[in-house]
Amino acid sequence: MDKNLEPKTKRGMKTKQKLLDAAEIVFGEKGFHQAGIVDITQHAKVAMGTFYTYFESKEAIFRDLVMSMQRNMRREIKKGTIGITDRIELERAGFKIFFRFLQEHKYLFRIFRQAEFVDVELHRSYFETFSKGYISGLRESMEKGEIKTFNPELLVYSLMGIVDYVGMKWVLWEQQEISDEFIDELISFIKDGIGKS
Amino acid sequence: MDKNLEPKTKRGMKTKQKLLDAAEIVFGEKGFHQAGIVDITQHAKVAMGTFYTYFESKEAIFRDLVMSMQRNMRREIKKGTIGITDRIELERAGFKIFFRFLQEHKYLFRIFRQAEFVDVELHRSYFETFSKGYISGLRESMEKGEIKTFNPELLVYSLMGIVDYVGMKWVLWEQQEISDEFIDELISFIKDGIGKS
Amino acid sequence: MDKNLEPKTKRGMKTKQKLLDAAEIVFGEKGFHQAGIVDITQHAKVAMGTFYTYFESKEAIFRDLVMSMQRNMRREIKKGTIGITDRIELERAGFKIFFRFLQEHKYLFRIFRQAEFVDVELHRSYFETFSKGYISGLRESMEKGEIKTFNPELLVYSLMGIVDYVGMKWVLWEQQEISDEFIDELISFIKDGIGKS
Amino acid sequence: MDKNLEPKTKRGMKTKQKLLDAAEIVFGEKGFHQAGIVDITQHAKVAMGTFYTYFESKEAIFRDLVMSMQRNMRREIKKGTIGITDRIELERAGFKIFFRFLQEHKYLFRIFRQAEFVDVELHRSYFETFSKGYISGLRESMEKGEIKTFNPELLVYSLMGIVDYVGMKWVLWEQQEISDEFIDELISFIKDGIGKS
DNA sequence: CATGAATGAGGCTTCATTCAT
DNA sequence: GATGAATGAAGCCTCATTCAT
Repeated sequence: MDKNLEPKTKRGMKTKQKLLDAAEIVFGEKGFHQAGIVDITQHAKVAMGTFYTYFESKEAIFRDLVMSMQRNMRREIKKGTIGITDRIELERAGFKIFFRFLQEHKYLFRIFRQAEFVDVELHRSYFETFSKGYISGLRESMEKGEIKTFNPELLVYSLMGIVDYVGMKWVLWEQQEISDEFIDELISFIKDGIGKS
Repeated sequence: MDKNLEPKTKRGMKTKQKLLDAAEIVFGEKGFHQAGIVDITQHAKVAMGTFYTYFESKEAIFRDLVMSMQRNMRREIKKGTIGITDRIELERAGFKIFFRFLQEHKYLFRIFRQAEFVDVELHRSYFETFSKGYISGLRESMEKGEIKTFNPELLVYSLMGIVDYVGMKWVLWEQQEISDEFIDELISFIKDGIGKS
Repeated sequence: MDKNLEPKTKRGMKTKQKLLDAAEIVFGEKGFHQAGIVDITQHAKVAMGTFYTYFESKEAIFRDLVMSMQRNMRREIKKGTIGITDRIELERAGFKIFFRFLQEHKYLFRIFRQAEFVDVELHRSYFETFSKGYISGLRESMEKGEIKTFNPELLVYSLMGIVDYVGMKWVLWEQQEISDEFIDELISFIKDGIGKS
Repeated sequence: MDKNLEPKTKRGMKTKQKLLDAAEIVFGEKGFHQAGIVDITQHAKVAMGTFYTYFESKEAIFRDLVMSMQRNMRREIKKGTIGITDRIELERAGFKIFFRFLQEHKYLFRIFRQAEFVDVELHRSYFETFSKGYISGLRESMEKGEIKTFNPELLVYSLMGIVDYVGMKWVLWEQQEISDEFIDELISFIKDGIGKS
């Protein structure tokens, strides 16, 4: 019964993308449960029925959205940190790209946060997947003696918490442009915290 | 025209509290939107209609709950940090009380985070109220030269992010007892980050 | 199982009357279905439970109310038309008393009209009881040759319709004092309609 | 933000009409407050949810119904009295059409009367709108000397009262066919009342 | 592929009535 | 008698999903 919902034509691909873009905004603004399929289709300027041509359910588009945002975000970070080896500089560059991405997708974290109340598995797996690579990177740096030795998992969750909350406050609420200086200040705190004197 | 929903008898007060306690568990376990009024009343072992003797709506009990948890939490922290003057020790003590409180109210953060999708204003005001006192405390410590000079707001949101994420991971997911050593490790990272060398 | 709800003490009688008075206003203002028992008890300044000491149900108090207003109204008319024999003068006097009564009980007809949607039998029987005496009076006048010969039932319903609508418009809506001249104008129309030239 | 509830297809228009027709019967038989949405949809042989595709609420369909019946009724009267100039004949023709319409829409008045307990404004404005044209017609006739000079508003409310009560008694209760002779008798009373000798 | 009407389970809320104090 | 808390059936409405065009 698994209908194939992958669009076969270029027109179909565009429609699907329109729906995903709309979902990002609508879920971000109203929240998953407050958002209706009609909100999404109206925003995407397609008929209600069209939604089910591309997605099996409301949960399905949410999952698709989370995963695609996650993918894009990680791609950006990867792309932007190529060639950097110093740990602190890696963090700095990562943070900068991160916040740049966030400015364009200001609902990113709000959507991720929702996952906790939509699909617990998705939510946890997002964090665990993401943290895994991060942790091993940090562990390596610790082994190389670049940074102090800590419980790396504790460190990663702390860093993720920082980014989430800072993003919430300054990008989502204050709608501020995040300057490089701002990130530098944040990094200086982290640097002292984890770096070797 | 808002009917008076304050209980007038001792029996009424007990029932209202039963409902609040039930709501904490039910909202924490199922999430605000998945939770039904019946879930709450069944858990509290009262009839469905009784709910509306004390609360105007599902939103109303949620707000009441958030605000009362917030009040209790702050009371605990205040009580437990009396007499401590050293900033780092203040943070350490605060963190310990915090996490102890969290263990007893496992769903505390889960409920706070939900507020974002139930009542945006409540959510924001919760953070802004909480951070206000925190910020002025930190600013004082900076002025006294106890800790480095940072943007104190940035610091507070970072710390709140850390606590939230660490709580989510270890209290909610791992269901671990948070040991004093664990907190000490967390504090050591923060100490290096903010403390003077 | 017919509990005896008749008050036995003077205090009880007063409470029951307070409830009836409150019901007249509340049913009149909000309508039977919009009105709640609490509206009535609050208006009467008694506790909710007290209501059921005197009335079996919401329908019951409504019926009591309709019947008692009806009784009072007819008593007034009877009292005020004693000794009048001329048909037209009888109508004139009746109308005057009627509208005087209406000024003091401006929701009278609104309450009677509601009966149609609360208790059809009550509603019909009210009209049929009331019209019966009226009809026989008119028939007599016709036989005596005082007024033209008409279908007396048709006449009575017409007259009741007039009183109801005029009362609705000028007493209830316009909240006007009904002057004797006003009634005289109305009667002059009726007189020409039914009287002999 | 009010969603567009106007049907966009022919099928939609038919469904909406089915609902209105059903509502006329159901509201007429059970009364607004006793009638449930399910009663209406079952009668219309559509699913419950369909109701909300076309109407915002129970109140909304009631209002729609009242206004559409009113419109139709006035259209009929207008159509049927074209070319008649004599006032009494105008009234006679009007009454005949009126009662004919009433026979086909037995619940017409029952529904109009309910408006008082559903939407007071609607009720009042219905009468005021209707009476306005009627009044100016009568005033003209008075000026032309066709009928006696009265307070025309008083006259109109009297006439409306007559029609309402007579309709209630003979059409709704007795379920009688209203004969032309019956109307003639009614008119003869009115004629003597308002006509010049 | 696209459209929008139709469906009905599910949930919140009201409120007449009962009951314990 | 009086009080007000407790009860739960009933009803309105929402909205994700399906279906006919």
